[in-house]
Amino acid sequence: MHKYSKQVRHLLAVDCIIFGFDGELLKILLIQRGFQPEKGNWSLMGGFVELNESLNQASNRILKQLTGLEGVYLEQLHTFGDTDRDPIERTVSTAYFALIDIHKYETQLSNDYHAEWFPLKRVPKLIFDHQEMVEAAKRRIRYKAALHPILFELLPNRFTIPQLQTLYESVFNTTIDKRNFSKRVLATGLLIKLAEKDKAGSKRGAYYYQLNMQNYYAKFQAFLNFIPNPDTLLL
Amino acid sequence: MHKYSKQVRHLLAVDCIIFGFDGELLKILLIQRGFQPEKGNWSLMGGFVELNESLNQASNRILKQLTGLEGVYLEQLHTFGDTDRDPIERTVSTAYFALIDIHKYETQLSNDYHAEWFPLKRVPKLIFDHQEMVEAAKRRIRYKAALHPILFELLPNRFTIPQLQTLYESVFNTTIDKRNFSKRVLATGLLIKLAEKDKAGSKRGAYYYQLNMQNYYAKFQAFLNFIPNPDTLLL
DNA sequence: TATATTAATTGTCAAATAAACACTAAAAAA
DNA sequence: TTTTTTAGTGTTTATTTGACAATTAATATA
Repeated sequence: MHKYSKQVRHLLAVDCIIFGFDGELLKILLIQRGFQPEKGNWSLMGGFVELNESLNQASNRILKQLTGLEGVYLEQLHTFGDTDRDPIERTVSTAYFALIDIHKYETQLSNDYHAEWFPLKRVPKLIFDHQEMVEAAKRRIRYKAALHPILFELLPNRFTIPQLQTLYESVFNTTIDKRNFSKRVLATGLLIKLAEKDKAGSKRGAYYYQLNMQNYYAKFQAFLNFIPNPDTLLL
Repeated sequence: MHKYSKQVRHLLAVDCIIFGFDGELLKILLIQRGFQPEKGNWSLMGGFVELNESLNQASNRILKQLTGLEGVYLEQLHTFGDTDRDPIERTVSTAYFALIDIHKYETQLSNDYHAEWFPLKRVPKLIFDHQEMVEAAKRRIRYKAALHPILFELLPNRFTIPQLQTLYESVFNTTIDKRNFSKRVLATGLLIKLAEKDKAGSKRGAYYYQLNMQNYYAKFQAFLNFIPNPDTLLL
């Protein structure tokens, strides 16, 4: 059968907003762009979509290139299609955001791409419309995390409740009463208490927990509401 | 400066899921495709993205072509990028969903495109991956409407509370206690009661309301929660 | 060894919210 | 005048949320 021969073809890219949590702050991984235009300036990790590659494949490829990681949380965010967003040539870019365990990230790859983690509050000036993409990703991660347990994807397999609370407080830039927080979190049935304690964070040590994966998948879509008064979240 | 001359170019399309409410059922507008492949089969309204046209412009153009409407609620849903989704040639498509007042829709345009409204429960077999797009749009409209007052976009300027309730019940396929419903809806401060009544729907007649646009924009992002126990909504 | 320090862990009560529930009112039709 | 139909409204109970502080475990220090 005929091809759509009369139609215009476009450049298609994917860009990844990669989130990580270092125990204190929510951060994103940025690279220094290695080619013109804007060579040397801070940028999201991205790349062009190839001919026989789906968007999901492309985003996973880009993510692996920079982090060495596969099979992590990666979700399509939005497609940015303004005609002038890339000054060289019209390029449509689909942004994805990834949530990774920052400790699994392979540090040596940073060097290849001159990559660096930046706290969300200290993101440098970015190329093109990447600033806008980051803003959209921030809104989305907050929106989604207010309702669904995605933030666990940022933690290692075993984590403590104080760690989890610090994560929520960092993402929502708020403080939460620890009695109410642990009550809510434990009431979800998402956590399994382990026998061992984490001794690094305090003298007393805090018990490790891990996700009950069964319940996690079952309840992922339920509205969980860990955040007090989540009334004015922006989508 | 140089172009990205070594990169592959792709076909880019937009497809629109157009929702309307006839007072009883939530429906979508489908067309019979006018060209090969799949000529004559049911399809979403769509089209290729042109060279100097943003995605938003393209989706607005497509929407206007079929409905005659401009300035209506139109939101990017998701970009579908599997390599084999169009059997003729690899095409990436960004799906948008629109919420329109079904009465403002210009009926004569139906004829040009052999368009027809289908209740969501009776959507015919669709071409390509349009079925998947419709499913995603259904999930999204429910998810968003459970938290934000988007469903007003489906109603005329003036509407009654029973009409509004029917709409919610139709979208969520549930029944809601009318005392609780009207209490909640009125408590938002989103509605202005008018002096006139709608006499079409009942003997007694129901008062018309219209949106308080000030409050509507101000509270759009707040979680409103008209739906009892919205616990298992799927994103 | 005793004491001090630090962070983890846990429960109650009050307030706000949500859910269940049924009668009266208005208007047209019979 | 009566019947029919749908609109409109208030109270009570149950559930959920939010505010609040003392105790415990372990290490560090005196």
